[in-house]
Amino acid sequence: MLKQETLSKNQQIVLDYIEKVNEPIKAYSILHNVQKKGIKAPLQVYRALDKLVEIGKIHKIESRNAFVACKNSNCQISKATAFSICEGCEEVSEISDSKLSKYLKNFQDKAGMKFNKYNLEFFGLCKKCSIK
Amino acid sequence: MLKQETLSKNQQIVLDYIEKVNEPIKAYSILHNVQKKGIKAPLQVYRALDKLVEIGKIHKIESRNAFVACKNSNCQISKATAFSICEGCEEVSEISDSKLSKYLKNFQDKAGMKFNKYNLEFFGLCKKCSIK
DNA sequence: TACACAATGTTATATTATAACAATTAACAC
DNA sequence: GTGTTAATTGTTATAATATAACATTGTGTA
Repeated sequence: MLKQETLSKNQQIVLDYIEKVNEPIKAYSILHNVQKKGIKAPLQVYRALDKLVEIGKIHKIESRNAFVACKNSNCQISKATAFSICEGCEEVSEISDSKLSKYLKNFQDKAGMKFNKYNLEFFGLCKKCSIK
Repeated sequence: MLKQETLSKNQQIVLDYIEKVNEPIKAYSILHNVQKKGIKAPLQVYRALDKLVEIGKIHKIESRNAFVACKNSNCQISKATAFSICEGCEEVSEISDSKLSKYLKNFQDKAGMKFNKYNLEFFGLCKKCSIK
């Protein structure tokens, strides 16, 4: 079978919601908010999330167990992700910096292990929160 | 009170075990293995883990919900962590690369947000697993 | 001693995620 | 269209990870 071109029903419902809220959101929060669309069980959400992460439409913020839509329209497969996270207001932004991504993509560890994926999370205080 | 110099009883028990196994280990696995030492409840483990992470004795591998002892003896506070993770055998190594850490410590995002901490996880296949 | 704070012990519960299995749907070869 | 295969769905139950709340005990120091 050819690679899937279109999203399935549940995948589309979950993606639509994540894109609408436009900030990291947790799986069970997604579940509560898409029940009116007919999604009833956690697994239906988690299965859609797995696929959406796999094809790069969304990313998982590992330190927060939350999911966010990918902003880089060209990021078809989520192999290289970087985020800034404000520890005050929990605002998360995807970092899109070609020098950084180039540097990390080419990084070689001392054992010569070849990497095909990375995830980087920066923590700090955003401008608003650093004034408070 | 002055800053704590020594670990408390539970903190020491948990740290001893994590250092002994010498690979990432999950909280409930720690619990099972230290019950003979008198630790009975998840919270006792999680409280010790929180403190040990805070003072940099251990790190959390976010993508695996696992904890590992810090190998950098000078890493008093865990503000800057990088790991390589083999997706085949799940072997995890802490990366200690001064160029990488310098680069990331000084990274400034476009919004000018100042970071005080980061965590980087690389994924790939280790030598053994890439042969298979 | 008395104070403040860190750490402990304990029960219960919240949150995040997957197992197992049956049924249905979609893409493709023929 | 028919048969085949894989993807997706639906459903119930349960596993795995983590925290809330509150009472108690220990430790350093004024």
